[in-house]
Amino acid sequence: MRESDKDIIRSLKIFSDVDERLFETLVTAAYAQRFPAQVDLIHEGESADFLYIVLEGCVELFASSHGRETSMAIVSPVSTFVLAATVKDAPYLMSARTVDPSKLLLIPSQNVRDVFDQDPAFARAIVTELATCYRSVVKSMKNLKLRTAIERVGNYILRLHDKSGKADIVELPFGKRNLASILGMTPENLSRAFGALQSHGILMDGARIEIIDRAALETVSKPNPLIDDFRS
Amino acid sequence: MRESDKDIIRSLKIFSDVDERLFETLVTAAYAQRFPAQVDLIHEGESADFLYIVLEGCVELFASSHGRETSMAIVSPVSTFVLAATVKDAPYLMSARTVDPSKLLLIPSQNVRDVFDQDPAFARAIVTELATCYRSVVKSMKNLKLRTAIERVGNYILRLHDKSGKADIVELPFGKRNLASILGMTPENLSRAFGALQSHGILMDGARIEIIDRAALETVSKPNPLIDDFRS
DNA sequence: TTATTGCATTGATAAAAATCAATCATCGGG
DNA sequence: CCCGATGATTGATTTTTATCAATGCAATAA
Repeated sequence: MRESDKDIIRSLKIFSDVDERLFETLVTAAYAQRFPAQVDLIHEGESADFLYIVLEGCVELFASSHGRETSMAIVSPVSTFVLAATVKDAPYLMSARTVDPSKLLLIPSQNVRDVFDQDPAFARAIVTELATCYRSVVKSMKNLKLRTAIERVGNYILRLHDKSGKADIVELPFGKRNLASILGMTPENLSRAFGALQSHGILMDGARIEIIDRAALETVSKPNPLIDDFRS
Repeated sequence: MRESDKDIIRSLKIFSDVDERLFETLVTAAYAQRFPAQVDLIHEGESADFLYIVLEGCVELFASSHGRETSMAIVSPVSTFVLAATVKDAPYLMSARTVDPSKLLLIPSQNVRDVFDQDPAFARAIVTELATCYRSVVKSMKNLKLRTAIERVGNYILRLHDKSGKADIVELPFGKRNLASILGMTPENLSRAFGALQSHGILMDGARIEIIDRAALETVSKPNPLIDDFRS
């Protein structure tokens, strides 16, 4: 582990208040590694040997059953994944692969559990991170169960618009195939949804979306902070 | 708080290893209360003043948006709900109401957070419980995204069969209306799914289901431990 | 440049699920 | 005992979504 990496890790919210000595044990056991795009990292069912933290790039969490596959989430910096499996020492419920070239931090699960028990600040950081993950899945589930495909797409665009600081033009951060799966629909249907939304305040141009009339987009999407707000 | 209640609470896994003095502060601040069936307990968007623990009965977690409503989960003894909101001191993402007459323990969120910071055993218990909740939502989401309506119903029956110790006849633990919403379909569709499954190893009789040919039911349901296993 | 490849789009069709409407139980109260 | 309410079922229909098939389009490598 390079010193520069160590400093970056130390500055992460999850480690910032950890006792110096315990931080050393974590960092010594951990390693930061770069991966190309589209590399399989873990497979559901495997035992949770490591906790992962995305430092750069982004990672897709997905799941399969009897030949079907679906994206569950895209993890971007700086967030963890497979934290629950690490905490419980249980098998992963999701597989993971890089979307873009990525830099990840891998910490052996046993060390995470050890330091959790010894350092209240770390325990607090871990439980907060896990609570954030939980709430994020709950929101995804509400999104899926309470909304139609078009509403999901509309709200996704609204969120992009918010994150961009209400720029006139926003860009999809990853391919439409992935996005469709995240939003619980087929690529064909996503395409049609984008098409349909063009009469409701947007203009599509490949991966770029011009927001022409946000109010119209909101009317059709019915945004709800208890589903869409990426804070809280 | 009655002494008998206190003993019951002390025996819960979440409290069993907590320091005696801190347990006292938690229990003093908490109160156990009985509620009739179909009583609203909390509403999404409210601030998380209490952590809830279901001691008896059962509670439905549900969510709404623009006039639609869906069940997210049924919580039965002994489990918590709204733990993530408590940890983060954030608004509830789900509403809750009793299904059956229920006995609940309410602990002020502030006390939960305080004791979390002071007692590693409690911290460990809380994070494990939260990890269990997280994994449970992930499994629900996989269930929804990877399976058809009939498969979801089939696997639900298989799980009931497992929990009953493979009894010949299993009984639905709550109304079909609730079940339909949990499984992400309309009551009408649930009815038809039950009907369709009768040619695949089951026999319906109101809320009772006779399991005639489990293998046939499995063939059509394609169970998957990483979705259905209620342990892990 | 031109193939090649992978993704995105579009149209036609099929399947799945929701909705609407009516009927049928079941259960508790008068 | 019947009555009314609630929930479940069934059938007909519409809507939504997925699937299948064909085409287009852009990036890449020969």
